[in-house]
Amino acid sequence: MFEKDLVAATSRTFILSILTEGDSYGYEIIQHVAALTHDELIWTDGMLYPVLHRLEDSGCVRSYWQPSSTGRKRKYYALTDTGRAELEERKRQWHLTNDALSVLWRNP
Amino acid sequence: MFEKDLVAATSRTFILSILTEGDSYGYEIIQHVAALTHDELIWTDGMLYPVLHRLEDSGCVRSYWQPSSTGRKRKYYALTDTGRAELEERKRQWHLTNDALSVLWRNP
DNA sequence: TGACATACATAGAACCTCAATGCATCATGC
DNA sequence: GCATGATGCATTGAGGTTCTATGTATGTCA
Repeated sequence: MFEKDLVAATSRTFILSILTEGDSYGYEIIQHVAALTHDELIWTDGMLYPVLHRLEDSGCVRSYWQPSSTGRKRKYYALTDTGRAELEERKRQWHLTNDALSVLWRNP
Repeated sequence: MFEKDLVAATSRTFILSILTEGDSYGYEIIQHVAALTHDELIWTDGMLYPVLHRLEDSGCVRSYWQPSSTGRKRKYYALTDTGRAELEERKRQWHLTNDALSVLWRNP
């Protein structure tokens, strides 16, 4: 069971990073995160969609509807320049934090 | 300016990690964190002490008063076995998250 | 004596999170 | 046809968290 604070702290970073690989939609993002963390980090709809909405509200992503190959509606999300900028800053802070913790943990 | 969510998510981890090097007190912990992050992460008293208190309440640390060499009172904090266990789990989750993000960021 | 550094504490305003629940629709098996 | 599961998106508000602002205390130095 993942610590809630780490889940919360990394959700925007994960989403923005996944979108650098290409536009994606909610259900696929959830599956992507689960795969990346070997099914340890399982996001729910109720967790993900509010974060996606806040990202959109803050101009970090934009969305559009597109039917899937089976006819089902999908809401795709695409990274914006604002989102790219936030991601760079979050990466920088993550690395800084990771470097600091690595010193404490004696990991080079 | 550090993202609040990353600060919040890493505070317990930083404190527990610093205490593996030896007992410490509030003011020194604040300085240690600032040094480790090249003065980018500057914790305030009001941020730190509630976290220390919650760590103590949850049995992760224990505290004791000890005068400093100048006579001033200091409240030292020491890691407990519970704290060591929580730290190990947090380290594991941090590494898992870091590995997942590294895949996305193409950092080997 | 005043400024500064050193030291710990706490209340509560402000903010955040996400579980629970809802609705929709396609595929599959009986 | 109906049930089930997978696939999709949405929202509210109970519950929880955070840390700013403010307080008190005390040693050093000019």
